[in-house]
Amino acid sequence: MKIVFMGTPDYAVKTLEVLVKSEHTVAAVFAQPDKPVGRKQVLTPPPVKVCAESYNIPVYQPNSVKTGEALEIIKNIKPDVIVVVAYGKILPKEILEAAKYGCVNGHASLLPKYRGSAPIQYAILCGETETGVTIQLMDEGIDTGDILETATTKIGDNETAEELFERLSVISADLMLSTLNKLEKGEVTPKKQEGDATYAPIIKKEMALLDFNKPAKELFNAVRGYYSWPCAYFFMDGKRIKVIKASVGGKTSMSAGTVVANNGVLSIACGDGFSLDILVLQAEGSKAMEAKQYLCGKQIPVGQVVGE
RNA sequence: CGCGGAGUGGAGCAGUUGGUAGCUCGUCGGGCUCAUAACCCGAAGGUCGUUGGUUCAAGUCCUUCCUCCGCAA
Repeated sequence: MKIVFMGTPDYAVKTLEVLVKSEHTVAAVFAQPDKPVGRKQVLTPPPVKVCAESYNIPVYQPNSVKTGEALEIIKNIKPDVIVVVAYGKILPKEILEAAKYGCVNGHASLLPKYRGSAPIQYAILCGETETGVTIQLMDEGIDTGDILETATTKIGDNETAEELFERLSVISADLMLSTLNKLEKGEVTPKKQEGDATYAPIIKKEMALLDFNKPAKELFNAVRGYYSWPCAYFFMDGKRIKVIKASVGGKTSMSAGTVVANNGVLSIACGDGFSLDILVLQAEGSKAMEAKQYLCGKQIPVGQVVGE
C-alpha cells in the first residue's frame, strides 16, 4: 500500500522504520516543525523527520494541517492509508477521509482507557499492572475511533515511563504492520470501543511535584511515571530535588514529609504511614547521584521536614 | 551571547573580609567485640578544571578557554 506517515517523536520512529522496511511504500512523512531545543536553543528537527530523511522520504512540516495545503499534498499523493502515530496535531475531517482506508492510528493504551496525549505515563501513574497498544481507525473525536487490533503487555513493578515507552513503541510498530496487512486483505473488522473511557491529558511539569501527604505507593508510581520527563521532584531548603529512583519503604509513625532515615537512602514519611525511600536523586546544578552520595556531602537530620 | 548554579584528595561537599587545604563517606593498617554496614586509634591520598594577570602571598580578586548541570523549550 502507499502510505502517508504522520508522527513526530522517537516513539513514532519505530513504526516508521517498520513500515519503510515492509513491502508497503511510505510516500511522504508529516512531522511537527523543528523546534528550539536544549540550553542553546538550537533548532532541532523531530526524530521522525531525521529518520525519514535518512530514507530519502519527503518530509512536510506544516504549522497547521487545517489550512488545506496539507490536504492538497495528501491528495496529490493519493495514499491508500494514512498512518498516524504520536503526530501531535488534530486532523480535520477532510484528511481523515483522504485515503482509501482512512487514517489508522497507533495509540499507546488499551482504548477506551487513557485516551489523549499521555497514555503511557498515566497507566503507570494510576498503578496499572497491564497496558498495551490499540490500532484504531481514526474519527473526529480524540482517540474515539473504532478498534482494529490490540496487544497487551504487563507493566513491570519497577518499570518507568521511559522504559514502557520503548517497549510499547516496538509492540505498536509490529502491530501496525500486521494490522495494515489484514486491512488490505479485508481480514479485520472495526469494532466499537467498549467500556468506560478515561482520559490522559498532557503532562505538565507542576504535576510531578511530590505531595508527601499522599500514599507512598502513589508517590512511587509518580516517580516511575514522570521519568524521564518531567521527573518527580520536591523542594528542600528552597532547592528543587529531582527523584530519579525510589521505592516504597517501611512503616513509620512520623508525620508526612518528615525525614525518617538518612543512612544509605533518604527516607521520607508519606501520608499513609509508609515511607518513600529515595534511592537516586538529582539536586540543582549537579548530576544524578545515589542518595548515599548525596547524604555524604549534605547532612540531612532525621526529623527535618521537606516540601518547601 | 535567554537566566542561573558548579568544576577542591576515590565519591559527595565546606572553605568565612586573599595568609601553611577541611568535613562526611570510602580505602589501607591496627584495636574492641560472639558478631556487625556499629564503635575506637592511626595512615595513605589534592600542582584546588584550563590560560594569563594583580599581590610579599590566590582555592579565595580580574581574565582566556574547556566541561557538567538546573531553569527555560
